[in-house]
Amino acid sequence: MELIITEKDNAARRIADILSEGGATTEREAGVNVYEWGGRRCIGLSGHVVGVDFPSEYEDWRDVEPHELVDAPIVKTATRENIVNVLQRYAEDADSAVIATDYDREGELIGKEAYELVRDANEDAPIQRVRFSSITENEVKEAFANPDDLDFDLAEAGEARQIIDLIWGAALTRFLSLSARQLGDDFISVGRVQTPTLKLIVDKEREIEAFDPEDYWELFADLEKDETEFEAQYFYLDEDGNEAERVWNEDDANAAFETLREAGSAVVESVRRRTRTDDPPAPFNTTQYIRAAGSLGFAAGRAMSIAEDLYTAGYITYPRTDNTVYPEDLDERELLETFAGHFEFGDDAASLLETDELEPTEGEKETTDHPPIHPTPDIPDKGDLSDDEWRVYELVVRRFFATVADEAVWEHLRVVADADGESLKANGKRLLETGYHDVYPYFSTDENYVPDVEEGEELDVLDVEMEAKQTQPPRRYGQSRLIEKMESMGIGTKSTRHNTIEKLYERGYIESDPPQPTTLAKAVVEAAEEFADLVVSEEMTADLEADMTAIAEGEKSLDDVTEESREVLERIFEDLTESREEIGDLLQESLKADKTLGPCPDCGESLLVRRSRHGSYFVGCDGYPDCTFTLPLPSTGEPLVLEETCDEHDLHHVKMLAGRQTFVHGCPLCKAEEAEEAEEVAIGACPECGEEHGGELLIKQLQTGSRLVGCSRYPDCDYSLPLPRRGEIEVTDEYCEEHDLPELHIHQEGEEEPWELGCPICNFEEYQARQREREGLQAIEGIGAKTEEKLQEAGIEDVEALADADADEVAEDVAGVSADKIREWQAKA
DNA sequence: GCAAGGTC
Repeated sequence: MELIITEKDNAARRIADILSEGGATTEREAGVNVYEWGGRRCIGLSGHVVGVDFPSEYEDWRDVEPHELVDAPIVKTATRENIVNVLQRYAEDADSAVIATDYDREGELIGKEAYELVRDANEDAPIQRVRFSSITENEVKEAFANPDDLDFDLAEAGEARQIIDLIWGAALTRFLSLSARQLGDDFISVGRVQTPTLKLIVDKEREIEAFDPEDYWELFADLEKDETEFEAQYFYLDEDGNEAERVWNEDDANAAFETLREAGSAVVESVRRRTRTDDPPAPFNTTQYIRAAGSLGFAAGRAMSIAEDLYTAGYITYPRTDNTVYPEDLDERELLETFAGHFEFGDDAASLLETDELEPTEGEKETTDHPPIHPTPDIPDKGDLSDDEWRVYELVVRRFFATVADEAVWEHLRVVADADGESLKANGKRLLETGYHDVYPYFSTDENYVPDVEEGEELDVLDVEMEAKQTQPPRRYGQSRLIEKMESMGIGTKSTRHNTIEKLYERGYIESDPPQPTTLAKAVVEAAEEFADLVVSEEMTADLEADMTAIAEGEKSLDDVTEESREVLERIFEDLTESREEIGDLLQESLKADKTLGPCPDCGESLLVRRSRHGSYFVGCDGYPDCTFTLPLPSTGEPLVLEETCDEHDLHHVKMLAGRQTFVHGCPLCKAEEAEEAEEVAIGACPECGEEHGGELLIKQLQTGSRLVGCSRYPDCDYSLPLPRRGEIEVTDEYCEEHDLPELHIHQEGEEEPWELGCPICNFEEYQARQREREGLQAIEGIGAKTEEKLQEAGIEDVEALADADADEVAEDVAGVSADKIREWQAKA
């Protein structure tokens, strides 16, 4: 038997399909698919199935001085035991093995990991390596006909990176966390990729903070020819002879304004007409895909997760790629033909097919890893996808269309006119040839009309306006701009950049979108800049890349490179250890700043967001125990202190982060006061104790900001019904016959029609019914409608059944779901 | 409970 090992199950399945001409059988073992046909077996890994770590005696952060990690031994352990076990079991009785992992550096390392696992189980079987950059019949057959050897030097280059990242990341992370006494969930992390990324955000914020706005004025006028008006802007030539529109002096602006207004007409001085070609965009690599999806409103992580789903379902190619050049064996015409006749894309495909020769665009980067992202011939029905998935799928299809479409052509018309010595210019643009815009409607094709005029012609000047403006601070990085910037700096990879940004959110370093740094983030970057400059700069990656190339080319050894890196870090630790307290104080102060709301109304010290022993959050005074002032916070979510403050109490507003239920709580003191002042309106008898004890239902507002219908005999009777947090509650004259309670209307800000909530008991019962419905499997995050269906086919009907099931067994029954994933869901259930 | 890199 020959054992073929790929990087992922999806690749294993497709390779088995190609080599077996569709005749492979599939068996599932411990959650791993094993494809088998005539003398061959194929198994897919899940990326790295082993990882580097320190031995267990280095586990406890408090027992080990962080600098001891610099020279600590490093061990490789299985991170995906089930896959390792299945692989080794089949390796035992294999006659030979072929490594068919991805064709890039990380793929070579994953290949070496597989090599060692196979060798460990089988001393003799020859092990070879095949390389192909797209899983197509030709490439795969060609590769298997000409197998090669594993490139151990290239794999060791990857290992050097693993070791250096672990040592630097772990040692510095533990040092900062320990010096600030932040252990547990709230540790303070540092790393070769995350910290330079954070510095990008912090540096931008520093620019914004240091920005000093300047006043300037701009002047506009409408020009008129034959009763057609068009807009023109005033300009002048600055000292360097360059055209300028901004006037930096108010007197000058006023003078120009007066001249223009009194002129009444202007004489055309010059007319320039130019055509400009507008080339269709290059094929999608990961970064450009994220950017395009970003302009549709998808955050980077969401865009990747949707693309991964579309890939797993077989509708688009692998979404993690650096390549922007279609491989030679992609037949663009054939692919277009599969879209001809399609209800949505058919007309566009047909129009593109009219061209005799399709010439796809090419981007700058051509790599061997995977093809650029494009649709496959397997086209989904609209009903197979969610709305978001469809929008992303359409984007990928249309991008592919655009890359084989014609260029567009614009005509630019520029008119300059003189009004009593002052200049006005008008820039018109018109789309002459729509080209690729017909099939790719995501770019603006707005035109700006300027009529045909001739030199010497006199135009009326109407409606002169002067606008006072200010220079604006630089814009923050949005997620996709950040990812583009990371790519240009060479940090992170196509597969990890979006995760790095998510990590920064999780670690409390950034908030909001576009991301803004917290005080803690500024302190971490500051500390790193002062003591470990290398880890906060892109140079660390650049140096590492150079060393990795040297290892790959046999010029340096893995040990040379890691030893050198250890020495650099050793020296950094000499400085760090000396300044341990200073760094700890800086970090602690900034952590406090991120939790500070403002002055305590009782004693004037600071109010802080704190956590009780039971894990719930509240607002307490820094002067505790001398001052015992407290305010409650809502019970759902994690509090985040916002920039915005309350005019009345000078306290920062609080936002509660709770996934989809995230909401702004506002000033906690205002909320508490509102609750005090709120009138409790009686609406009827309490159904629990009304008859016996005369309990009445009241509309109540709590200090946490939540509102409810509760019994007047609380706490003796705790009957309650929830009410929405926002909006004015109106008690109407209409009554629910069943419960003898008034119907409620909620008037929300900005909404004309009130929300007719109805009788609060009926409303609550409906809500509970919906909850029960949702308690189906889809109530678990990560389970979509299709997966729920598959699970139910396998006999897992509800959350309870899933929780009780054997993960490995379920994984065997349900295609495309691993046992690990099921265990993850079980934990959530 | 640390990193970054694969993949789900």
